[in-house]
Amino acid sequence: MADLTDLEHAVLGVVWRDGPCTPYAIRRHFLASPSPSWSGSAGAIYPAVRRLEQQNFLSSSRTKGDRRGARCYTLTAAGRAALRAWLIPPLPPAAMAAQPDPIRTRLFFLNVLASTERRRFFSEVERGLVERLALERASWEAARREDDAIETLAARGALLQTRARLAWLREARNELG
Amino acid sequence: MADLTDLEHAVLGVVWRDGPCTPYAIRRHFLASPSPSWSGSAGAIYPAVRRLEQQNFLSSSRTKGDRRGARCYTLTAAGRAALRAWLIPPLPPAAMAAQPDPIRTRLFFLNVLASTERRRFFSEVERGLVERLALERASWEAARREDDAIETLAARGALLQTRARLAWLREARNELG
DNA sequence: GGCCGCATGTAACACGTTACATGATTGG
DNA sequence: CCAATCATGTAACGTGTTACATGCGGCC
Repeated sequence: MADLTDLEHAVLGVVWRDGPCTPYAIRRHFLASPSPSWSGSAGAIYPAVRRLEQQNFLSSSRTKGDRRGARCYTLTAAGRAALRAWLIPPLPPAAMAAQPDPIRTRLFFLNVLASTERRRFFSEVERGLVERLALERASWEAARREDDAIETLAARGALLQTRARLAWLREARNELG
Repeated sequence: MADLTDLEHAVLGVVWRDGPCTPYAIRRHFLASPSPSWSGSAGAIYPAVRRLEQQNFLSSSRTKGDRRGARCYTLTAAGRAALRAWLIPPLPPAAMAAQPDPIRTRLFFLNVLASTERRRFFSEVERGLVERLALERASWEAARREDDAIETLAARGALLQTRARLAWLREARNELG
């Protein structure tokens, strides 16, 4: 009855959305995600699915006509309840708090670099973020064209995050540059 | 000669900044951080410090007059080089990419909730983020008053991130609400 | 029939977390 | 002087990662 991780909850969510499905179908969802929180590695998904079945959040039946005995997973009532509980506020404080940012982490120690190098740091990272921004804008617009409301919003979230990081980086450059 | 983690690099950074110091002094830095990427748990710091010493990025000497034989750690030339290499572009792609966001992750599955519950989700999460924003603005201003340029910028980064999340959440509410 | 990609796993590993153990120091 | 806190670790654990192994199916 241990608490589920976000990955496990997301697996429940995928099974909820894509109906009864095989572990690989779940994997593909993570593998295809344009803003991935997880790699979707087999070593994460298959064990997660098994844990969820053991805790009765998923139930499985053999896929008919599959010699390998591949299993098809369905969300149980308990699984649905767990998924809902994950979504219903209050969210855990860690979910609300500012998330770690590798660039911010680095900034703490930027003074190890000489001022020339620091300037280079700012311009290179800025360049990288601008590039990212373009990619994210593209995948946002792609999702929009496909009328996928959820995917559009997710992409939009990533886009706004990157935009904020870029704005922040520029402030930092003006401050320290 | 394995690649160092971000935590290990940050440890090098702390030793660089705070001069020769004990593991506990390093720990305190992480424990006190207002926007923590790591808990600063002993079980993370002490092993990291040992690994860094074994790889010759840190060197230690006994603290004089300490009966426990507590060790004082100094950055070696190799350690300084590793720290610089971590900071000098190009940064790894994962550092530039959009970072995971637990709220965004949840949004993917928001349709499990009925529309009343969805509205409640948006208003509660919005309330939470507004609260966070106030906290972060406060700690930003505190850092500013103390004239700590780096801490100010870090706090500013967290602030802008939360602001972006909030703006995004409101867009999402208008879209799905 | 042979090859290649799909699908289903498993194994070893790394790293950070919580919880625990223990000695030193300090405050009341 | 006793308790609480500081300081230094260690142990067990969970979870996700990469890399590997293997069997099936379709294609040429």
